Amino acid sequence: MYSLPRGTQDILPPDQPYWRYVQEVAEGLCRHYGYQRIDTPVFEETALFVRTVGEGTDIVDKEMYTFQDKGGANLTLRPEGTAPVCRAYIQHGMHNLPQPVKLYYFAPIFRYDRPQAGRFRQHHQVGFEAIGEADPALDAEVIDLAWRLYVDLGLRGMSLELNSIGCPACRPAYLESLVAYYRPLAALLCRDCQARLERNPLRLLDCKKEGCQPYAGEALKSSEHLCADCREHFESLQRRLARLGIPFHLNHRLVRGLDYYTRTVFEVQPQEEGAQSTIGGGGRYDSLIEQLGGKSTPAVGFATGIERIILNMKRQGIDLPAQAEATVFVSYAGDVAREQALDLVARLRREGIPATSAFDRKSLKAQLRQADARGVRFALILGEDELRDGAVTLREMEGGRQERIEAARIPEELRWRVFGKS
RNA sequence: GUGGGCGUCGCCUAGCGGUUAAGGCGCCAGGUUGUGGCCCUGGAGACCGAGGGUUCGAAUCCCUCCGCUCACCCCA
Repeated sequence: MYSLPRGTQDILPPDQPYWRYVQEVAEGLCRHYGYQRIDTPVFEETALFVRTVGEGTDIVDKEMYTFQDKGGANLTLRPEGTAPVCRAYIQHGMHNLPQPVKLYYFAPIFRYDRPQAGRFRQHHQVGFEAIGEADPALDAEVIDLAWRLYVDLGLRGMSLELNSIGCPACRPAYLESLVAYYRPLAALLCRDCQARLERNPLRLLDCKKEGCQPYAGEALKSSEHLCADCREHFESLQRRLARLGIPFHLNHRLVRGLDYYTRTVFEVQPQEEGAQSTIGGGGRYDSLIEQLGGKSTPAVGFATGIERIILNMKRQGIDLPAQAEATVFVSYAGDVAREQALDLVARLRREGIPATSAFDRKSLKAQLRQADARGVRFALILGEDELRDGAVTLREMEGGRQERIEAARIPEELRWRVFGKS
């Protein structure tokens, strides 16, 4: 027997309403905010991710599904959504469109990780990117959209963590002083942090190890070592968020796991206990497009994990809007009636009325049992009596009232009953 | 990559050295002639994760592997 690959999951019918709901709400909101849908391939050239996400990040170093195709091309299953969108922006000359170009996507994401609660090797993100505008009001818009998404989905207790990690003008100096601060402490740090000190000092700040925490807490804050432009940007963003009424926590230890971020970084975290502390995250990436060979173009974006959204919705007991299926079950008694019943099902479907039937030569009892199990509201019964009279019996399952209806009037009668209109 | 927990019908669970491996849910069928839900009866469905061992005898004890799961790491 085969079972699905580790870290993947089947989304079975009972769970589909959650997915549909999240996608509907997200899609509606994105459009409401003026974002347009984009879909990019499931795999891209490996270099696209290595160059943007960054060597030294976990994603690139150990989590990518990389392979060679039969032509020798080096490809990687998309481990994140932003780089492909930027690639598409450049490739299709979107800088000729009115700026900023605002795009959203739903995409499967692949990372070779050990699976655990809320973490998979294939998961799905809804994300949005606004490319071609540096104004902090755009950062605020993206954050507003992200925040609104959780609110509209009914999630409660979310917290918005916000930080600025500076730009190429001010970050190097900050990193230098950060390293200078940490260097004397090196012997006291965990192994990972000792490596971070050399490879990616910013990440020293979000080490979760108890031994390292105090140092991170005391460390210099990037947001206090910003250049004038970055400081103004950050302050302006905070003012904008305040005007939007979006509550945020300044978190100077927030850095993100991808190298391309500049200035604004943010994460949304659920209050609930559990290992997965992030439900969505994003930030500004003003150097990314240029790094990919486009002309210098500022941008900001956000992505959130659909599985984690659904996980939190379930934890919080959020009910979905009921979606009753209006299906009519056509049952029959006898072989002649069976032929007629199957014809009737086809006719109803053509008339726009959802209809099903049993397929086998089942007893009427078995058919009605099936109708009941499927939770249909109406059953039609077609037997010799009905055939003789050119009619069918319409049975309302709840309550069990039934009446004869002239065959010719069936569609209109059902339309009226099922959909409440004629 | 590192730890902890767990693997018995589709799902949940009992059995913990000798049972035809049990029960509940679900599924299928029947309970008079063409009628669901409740109830009753019957049926299908498990070589007890896999492979080794110990033993007269193993789902039950031991070992190895595999899988799932939670946590670390990292992230969505």
